[in-house]
Amino acid sequence: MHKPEKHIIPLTLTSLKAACSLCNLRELCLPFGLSEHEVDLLDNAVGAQRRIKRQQHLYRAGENFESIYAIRSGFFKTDVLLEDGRNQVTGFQMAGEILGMDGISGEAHTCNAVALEDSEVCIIPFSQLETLSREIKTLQHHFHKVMSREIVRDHGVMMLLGTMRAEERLAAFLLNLSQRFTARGYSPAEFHLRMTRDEIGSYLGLKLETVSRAFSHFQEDGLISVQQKHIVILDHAGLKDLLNHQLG
Amino acid sequence: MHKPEKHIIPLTLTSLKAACSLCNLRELCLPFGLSEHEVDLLDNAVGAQRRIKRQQHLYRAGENFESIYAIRSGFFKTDVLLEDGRNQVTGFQMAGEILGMDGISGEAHTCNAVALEDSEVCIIPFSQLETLSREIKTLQHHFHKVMSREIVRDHGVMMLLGTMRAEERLAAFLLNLSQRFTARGYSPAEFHLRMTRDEIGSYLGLKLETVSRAFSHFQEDGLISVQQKHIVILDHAGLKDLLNHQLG
DNA sequence: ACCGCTGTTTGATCTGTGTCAATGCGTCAG
DNA sequence: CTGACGCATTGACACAGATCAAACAGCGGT
Repeated sequence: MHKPEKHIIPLTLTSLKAACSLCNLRELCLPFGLSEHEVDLLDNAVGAQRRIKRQQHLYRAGENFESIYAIRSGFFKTDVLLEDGRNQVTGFQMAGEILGMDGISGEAHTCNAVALEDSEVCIIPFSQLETLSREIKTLQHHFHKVMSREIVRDHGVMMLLGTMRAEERLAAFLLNLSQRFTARGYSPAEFHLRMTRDEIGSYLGLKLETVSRAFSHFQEDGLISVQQKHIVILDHAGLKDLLNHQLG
Repeated sequence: MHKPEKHIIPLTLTSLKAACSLCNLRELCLPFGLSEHEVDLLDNAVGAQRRIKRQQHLYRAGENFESIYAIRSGFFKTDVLLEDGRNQVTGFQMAGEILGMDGISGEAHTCNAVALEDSEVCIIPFSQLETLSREIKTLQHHFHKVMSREIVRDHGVMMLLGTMRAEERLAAFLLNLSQRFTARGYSPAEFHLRMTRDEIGSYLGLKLETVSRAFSHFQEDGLISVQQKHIVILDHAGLKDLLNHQLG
């Protein structure tokens, strides 16, 4: 066992059984579509929860893969590192989203997952998830959908990196965040960025200065209001226009 | 049923039962790691094969998702289209690789798959694959690995698009092709590109002129020899240096 | 309240890649 | 054999975004 056991909070039997059933992320997370009985079975498979403090790693590239993680609360980034030191943020994840699926293919994680604010995750031992998937058709199918969604998301990012210009990328990024916050019951127009300009830039394939300038430009045009990490989207449609209206 | 039935070749019982068991791609494709008996079960699930002529679509974005496809022979590209007409190649696939997993998440395909040369695929109805996965643990796990590998591959492309310069991207591209041809028993150093400069450029987030110039430059430096689509890698290590030695 | 650190903004300049344009090569049809 | 078409190469120039640099804001610690 190389896994450090610190930060793992074993649950009492009661809270364990209640984990998924009582979670308000049911509709976003793995239990989606399961019957009450099936959620109970999943509850038993979910071993424990773990708290990750801001700037701490949930896992690192190269570490042994054993579990995937469902984010219960908080905010993460994942990044990959090249031998020469260059690294790139591959995604930002929020409550209800699943982390760690990159590790399935090679029995080791291929990227780092870092908490951008104090967070909590549910640990889902992967072998148990597979066992349960063989018994619960709905869970099996839903898990496949989750993995597939990750592939589709990645294609979107590839599109963004491959064909879009700096301000289009940032507009796409803001709209995507807005949409995901909305799905979680937060304001679609006003939110707090958990990541730095540098991390946004890394994700979007831009330098931090370019990100900063694009923010300022959006603000001048009345599309958004920025104050450091506090964002208000003033003109949702205007941002969308920036994306598609590129042709004429 | 919206699926056009043309181009589907129903197999005789004998060839059907023999499909995976006799296929020389077993070790690269879905049957990897299965026992003889399990491969027989998979054979029964694989419904039919289909021939796709050069430039024809295997599926299109928006089409109903029913099956994934294992490439038996040939070469494909997948691409996504934005509303404004911009499109991007998201990958090139060769024998033994699986196509169509993007469709699982939303019950419809999210990209186009086009044959770049006359090709043959095995049609794997997805619901049957899920049924079989519930019975064969090895198959289930291997399928999860295949999906995960796709996610990891996508991260690699994101890295490439986000942090690498034109010539690094092309070097990475050539080395990746070389490695995949090698795994299939072809020459690691000499191969025929199935795609145009424009398609390479689209995949790498570059314009075709930039791709062409990078090829010429590699040739001047004695790293490769190019004649249209015929490539010979003369200095494998030199190409690798281009990738990592970026730092100093 | 002040210091020091980290992250952000803004400006000036540089450069890699895109854009536009012309030419060249190969293949297929007639 | 010849013309036409698709694809590739090469050159000249433009520009988006990178790089370098300086100043500034916010925040935690003492």
